[in-house]
Amino acid sequence: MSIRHGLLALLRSEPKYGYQLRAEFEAATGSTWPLNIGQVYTTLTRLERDGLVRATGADDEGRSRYELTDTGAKELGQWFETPVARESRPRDELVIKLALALTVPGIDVTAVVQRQRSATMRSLQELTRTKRATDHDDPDQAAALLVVESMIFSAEAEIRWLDHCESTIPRRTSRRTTGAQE
Amino acid sequence: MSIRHGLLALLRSEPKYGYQLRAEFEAATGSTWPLNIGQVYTTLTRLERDGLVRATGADDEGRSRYELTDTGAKELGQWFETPVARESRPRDELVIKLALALTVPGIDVTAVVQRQRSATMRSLQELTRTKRATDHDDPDQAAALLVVESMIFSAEAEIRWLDHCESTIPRRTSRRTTGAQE
DNA sequence: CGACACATGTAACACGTTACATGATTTG
DNA sequence: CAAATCATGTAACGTGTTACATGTGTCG
Repeated sequence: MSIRHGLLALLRSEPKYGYQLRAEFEAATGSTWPLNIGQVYTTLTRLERDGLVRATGADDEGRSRYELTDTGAKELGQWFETPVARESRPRDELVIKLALALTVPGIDVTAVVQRQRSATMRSLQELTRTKRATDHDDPDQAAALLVVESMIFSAEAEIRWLDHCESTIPRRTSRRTTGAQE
Repeated sequence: MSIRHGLLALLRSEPKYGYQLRAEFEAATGSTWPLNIGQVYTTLTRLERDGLVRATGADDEGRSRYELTDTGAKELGQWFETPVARESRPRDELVIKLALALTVPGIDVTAVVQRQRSATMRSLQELTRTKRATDHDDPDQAAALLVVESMIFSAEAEIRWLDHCESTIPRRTSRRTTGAQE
């Protein structure tokens, strides 16, 4: 539901049209999660269907804009007021992969961990480069900067977790791998 | 795609049936992400359609089991070999929320951050309780323990990020909020 | 017997993704 | 003029979620 609410948020100040919404969304997130233009339109259609936005006809240049309805404004307010619950987050593929690597017999868990660690380290370096390339004093880049920083924090946490896995796994699987072969 | 591959992984050792797959999936992840039984069947159907699994007829008690095909085994191998890329992960709703709170005028970003921080702190305590309740020496709980620990690492990272946001935001928004009121 | 867990399946719907079609405008 | 960009939309498909229907077995 991130995109639904994201579009609502961008419509808060004034009516906007499709391309503009995509541009502003990507500017805010620093193009970290590119937003397909097709989805902007389908989402706008669904938001209109649900009574959260309303088409305001075309502007001077013939672009069709949408504005928040009262219901939409209320919904947006609730979004900002309500914290994101941990249970509502999508399944983490990496965590599931490692949990199952540990569960099903005959998988070289350590190898999986090490490959992931290398990949995440590379991502982390790339993220650091992106952060350095961001102007820390430009208010227009403030949001994008926060996004990069969040990715950095979470990549660092992932590496810490992977290290923790690597150090505790050999002990835990000893009983299973002894006597079983790939 | 986590569930698709998760089911493939569980089928690696021997043919299994729907309810069994759900039970083992939830055991592996410590019921962190409950798996709807309906989805097990739809996913199995789709996996069969794609040639990754094959129905092996009913077992002694009449339960219909599925087994990996060669294609499925190959696909599973690739899953374990390939690290999870950062770009392939779903959009993080919290990050988008804060980025947009900072972008659109008139939102009290600090309040959003503080509410989220409280909620995440509570989750963290709950997670710690769950971890304490887990037997650290039981191999059957090893995977579930790793899952809880990953949630803890990521909740901690989230709090660190939120603190970082709170300390840097006032500076960044000063130009915008001055003169604008909610 | 009645309630409950086990077991399989289907139908409807949500969101997200991609590809395609179409036209206007801008720019080299 | 041709190509690229802007702009709107649609169609088809994927996974994931929920609710429902149906039947079997078990236990109090």
